[in-house]
Amino acid sequence: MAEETKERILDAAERLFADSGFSATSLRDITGEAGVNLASVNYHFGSKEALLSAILDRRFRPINDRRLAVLDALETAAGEGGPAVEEIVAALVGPPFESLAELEHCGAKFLKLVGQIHSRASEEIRVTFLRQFDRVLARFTAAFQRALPDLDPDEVATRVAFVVGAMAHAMTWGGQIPFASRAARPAGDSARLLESLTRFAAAGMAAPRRDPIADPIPAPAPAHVPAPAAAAGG
Amino acid sequence: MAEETKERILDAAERLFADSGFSATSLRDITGEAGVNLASVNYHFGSKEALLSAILDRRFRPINDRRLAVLDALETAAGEGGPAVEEIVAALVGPPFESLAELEHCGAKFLKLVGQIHSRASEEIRVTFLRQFDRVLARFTAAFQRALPDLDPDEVATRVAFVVGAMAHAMTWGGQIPFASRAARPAGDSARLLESLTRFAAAGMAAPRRDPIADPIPAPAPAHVPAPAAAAGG
DNA sequence: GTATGCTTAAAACGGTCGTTTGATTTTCGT
DNA sequence: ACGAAAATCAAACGACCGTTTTAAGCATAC
Repeated sequence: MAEETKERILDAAERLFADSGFSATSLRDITGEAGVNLASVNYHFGSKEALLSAILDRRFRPINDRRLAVLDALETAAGEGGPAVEEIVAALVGPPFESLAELEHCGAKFLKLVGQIHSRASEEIRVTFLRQFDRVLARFTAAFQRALPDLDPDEVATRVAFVVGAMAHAMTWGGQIPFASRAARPAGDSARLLESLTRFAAAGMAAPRRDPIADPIPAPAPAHVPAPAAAAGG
Repeated sequence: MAEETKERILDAAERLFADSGFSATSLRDITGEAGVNLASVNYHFGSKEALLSAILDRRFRPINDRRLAVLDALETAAGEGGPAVEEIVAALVGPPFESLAELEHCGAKFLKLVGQIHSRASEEIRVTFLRQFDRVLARFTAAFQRALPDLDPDEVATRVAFVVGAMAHAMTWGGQIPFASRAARPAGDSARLLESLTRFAAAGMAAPRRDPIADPIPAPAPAHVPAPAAAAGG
């Protein structure tokens, strides 16, 4: 019965951490929700922080493995020029949403927790957690840089950060701005959300350069593009 | 000396909340950092949560006022068709970065806190905080929907959520993916970050529709655009 | 049957939390 | 200069925290 207790703790903690945050959730909340003894957490995981690491590890390892596998397949299939921007985007943002679909109810809570980790995490957790995330983002950043040779590599890296931010926010809020007046979107249309995110991120990644003197790509909607700083400062 | 004490508490709490999060920061941390008595917080603000509300209110009111003022000016100047997408984006994401530039050191911490609030906040805080944010996002969403008449209004709202997510992430991490191996980007090039974000968000907002049968806008970089789900699932 | 290793149970540990109290000091209009 | 109001202070409150301890179940191997 050891494994069952461990998984009950992991499931309950995942849900509670996602809802209330790490610091605000007590071990008594977790063990009460899981229906196990308080001391079980320290027995099975060692500490509260180690429990969080176990939660992140359990879900993220297959997601990151899948991301890299998809990117590998894309690069193999694409040949010399490398895969297209939207393909790379899909390989980056797709796997977490697949997990959502697979795990359904419990997975959704994890995605919310992930969104939190991206924005706030103790230094210790961040190092532990981001170690395997590092190589994933490094590879994807390189792939984007190859697919967008006209852009400054730093600019590409910055845009990758925007994609991660949009993804994290979508995970946390399900693609819905947290209007106080609007109810949460019903779960289940994560496929549509994923498609919207992919399209948004691909267009953002492929946006024209900062100083498009010889802009090869016409801006789609706006007839004229004013300097952003001037527009904001006016 | 009442005002000085209040501001010292606000400044210290803003910084500590941004660094460690709300729950993980104790009032003793705050009053110790501010050099004031422990009871001062409850005397001046009533409670720890009310202190957080005061922090958010102090910085966000002018930011949101400015956002709406800029949008008003844009709509007045643009006339019938309404302002362009990139102009609206700049009006939305510009003011927070202006505050960063004005406040310099203390402002940066606030932006980090803002990024956190977007992803994790207690229910009570969220309602208090988002009440004035509501009307801002409602107006900007409407402006975007007018500027993008070909898109489904729900799709526009979803993309606005992506923009907010990218902005929040940029605020939290300064536009840098939190690579464990890479040092934080030196502050000061927030203008460049703002321009990158504006360009990225404008392109993402103006991305082609989800089902572009008669796609009027050719996808810029990729020669062929596979179905995202298929690419991620392969 | 008894010993052994793994898991659960109940209770308590020291510590820190947000908050409150009551006395004291400072401020300021008069 | 004086008295009321505002602000600060040290100290303590009860509650809850993560963790530890100690004892009890409960299989399996001898």
